[in-house]
Amino acid sequence: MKPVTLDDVAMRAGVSAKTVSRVVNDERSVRPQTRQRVLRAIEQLDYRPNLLARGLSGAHAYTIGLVYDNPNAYYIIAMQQGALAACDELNFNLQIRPCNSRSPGLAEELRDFANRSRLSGLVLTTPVSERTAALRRLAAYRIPFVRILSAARDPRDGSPCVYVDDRDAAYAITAHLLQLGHVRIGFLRGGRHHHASAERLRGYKDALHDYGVPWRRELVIDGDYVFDDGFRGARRLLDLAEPPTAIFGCNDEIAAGALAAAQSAGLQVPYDVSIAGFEDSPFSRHSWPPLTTARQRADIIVERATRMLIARIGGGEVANEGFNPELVVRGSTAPPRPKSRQRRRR
Amino acid sequence: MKPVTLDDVAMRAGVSAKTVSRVVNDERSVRPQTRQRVLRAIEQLDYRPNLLARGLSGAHAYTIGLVYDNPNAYYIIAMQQGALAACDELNFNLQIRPCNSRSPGLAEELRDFANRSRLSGLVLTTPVSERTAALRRLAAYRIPFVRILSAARDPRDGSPCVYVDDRDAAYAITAHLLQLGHVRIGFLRGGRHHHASAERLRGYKDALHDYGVPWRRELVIDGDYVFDDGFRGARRLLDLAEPPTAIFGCNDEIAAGALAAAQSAGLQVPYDVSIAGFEDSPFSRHSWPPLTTARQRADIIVERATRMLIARIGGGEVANEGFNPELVVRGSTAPPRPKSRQRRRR
DNA sequence: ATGAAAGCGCTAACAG
DNA sequence: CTGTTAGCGCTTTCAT
Repeated sequence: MKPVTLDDVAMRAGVSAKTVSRVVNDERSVRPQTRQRVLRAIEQLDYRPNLLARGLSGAHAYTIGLVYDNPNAYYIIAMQQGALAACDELNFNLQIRPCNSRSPGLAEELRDFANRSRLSGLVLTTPVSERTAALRRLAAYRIPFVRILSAARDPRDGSPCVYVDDRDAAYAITAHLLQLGHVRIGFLRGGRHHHASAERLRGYKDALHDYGVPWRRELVIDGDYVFDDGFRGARRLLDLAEPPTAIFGCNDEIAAGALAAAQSAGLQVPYDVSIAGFEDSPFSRHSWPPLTTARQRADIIVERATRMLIARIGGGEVANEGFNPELVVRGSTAPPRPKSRQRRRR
Repeated sequence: MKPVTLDDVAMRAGVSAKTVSRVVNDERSVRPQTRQRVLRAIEQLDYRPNLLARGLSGAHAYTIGLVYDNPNAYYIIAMQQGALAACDELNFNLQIRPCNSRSPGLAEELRDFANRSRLSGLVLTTPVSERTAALRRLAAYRIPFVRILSAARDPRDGSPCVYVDDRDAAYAITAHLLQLGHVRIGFLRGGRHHHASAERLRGYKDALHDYGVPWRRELVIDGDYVFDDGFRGARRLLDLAEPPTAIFGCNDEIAAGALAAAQSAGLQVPYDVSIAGFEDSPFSRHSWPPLTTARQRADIIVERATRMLIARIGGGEVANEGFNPELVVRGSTAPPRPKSRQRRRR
């Protein structure tokens, strides 16, 4: 009825509890023979360690916290999957933690979250990972964490991280559009409090610059990472006296909104206007036409960060690691129509 | 540096640890005056209970497990939100648990999951909640749980649940299409191991029957709850000698696939063909045209189930509760074209 | 209404 | 290599 305990196993195997603990935790200082005996007892009794007890007495609870502030369901699920994959393999538990990255008490909130369950450490995703003041406090509380952030290269600031080169990917998308022959390319920017938004804008501008196309203020529209802002932003672009022939949305949801705006205006994508997104979320595959985008494996990125965190807790030194989203060309982008055949919005 | 403990508070307030514990757990056998003193000490010291310790010594860990087997990111996030809302308010913790509902060892897997962290109980979502044999075993292990299931009415089988009337909602959608004048209505069925699929099919058939329209086998197509099956299924329907004028997808993802299929075939929705989904996921709002669907508040449903579970753990009696998804009419459905003006697929 | 003692199941820090 | 002794921070007895 009652779960089997370590003592039960110890008794059965004729050893001390500590020895069983050693076997369970895979410490090497156990004679193979003894280990076998214990292993057998564990199997026979179908013993499962009680994680609470282990966490209470040990230095940490073999549990990592995944912290996010993101409205994008696919993104969150992908991150959770990555974290779970790493945790399952390394025998850690996962606690999820949605939060408001702009809350003034962020650091204390996270500290409490970590302390209440004696978490081993936190994986901080964007944009939580970008609140530097809060992170400093968090570090002062001695809470281990690994950040995931948007940067072109290793920040080497002494704090472990996984960095994703959004600028480069945005450059690739913009270059793709330029190579197709587009010159007027609209940019629907994502939320200001995501550093990724700035990085992606930088990639866009850099590409334009390299191709000798001056960037125009009226083609860059502010907004958030939501469908409606994509819709509205695209409407504004398409209403311009000289509308862009291509639109780059800062993520797939924005791009989906832009796609809807184009379609609602009676335009055909990609013939009348090309649209590109960013992220490779199901959105991009599940629209018609499917969206050209930048593939960003949030699951793999978070899995990597989780492994880094766990390695770090184990006392290992771990090097930061970079990821590059890759361009995925799909049906929503094509060369612009020749001027003569340009079709007006209805 | 080190988190404040109950003993620290006790010392500060000049009472015993047990008294502090009483205050924290809101037991009434404490003199108001003493309680105030303790409360003040807690505040001054910024005390946060250690959940591990509490869970280890108490009967359960004030943690509920949310169990699901679902590929739909929006749905999962909505469920997590609901569970988190209830947990936050009632001071419980949440553990998430994706699993394979068809695994033979499901009951034991869940038992171990519960025991390892001394979970207070489990919220079982569909289709896990429909594996009756496994649930019987789980009950025998004395793991408390609340099920969420697809049923037209309270099963009254002694096991607490929240039930959702999918049949009724599917009936409403089908009736809506019939009222618009559609007679040939295609049905894209979802996965066989979801009871909801059968319920929704039943609603479809019941509505047809009530409107005096015989159901036709060739208009009902099997598939899973994924975009691609929606796309393929819709293609098959549209390729029929006499294609349907409306298509009802068993969820929004299927419907989004159908929408893409229609568009890829050069058809205009809703003028050439109407499409309806089920679930009111962002998919349905973020497509063009937006999808007519049945609003299903997974967050509220799961929040309710979580509250029921917690109440039950506290020893309360709780009545089962039913939910009815409601019809949401949007741009993807309209009356069929008059025969004469019917447009052929390109 | 409050407190003292005895654990919950495990691991840390030492012995041997 | 293995065992012993103390706790981890809280809640449960059971007293008072």
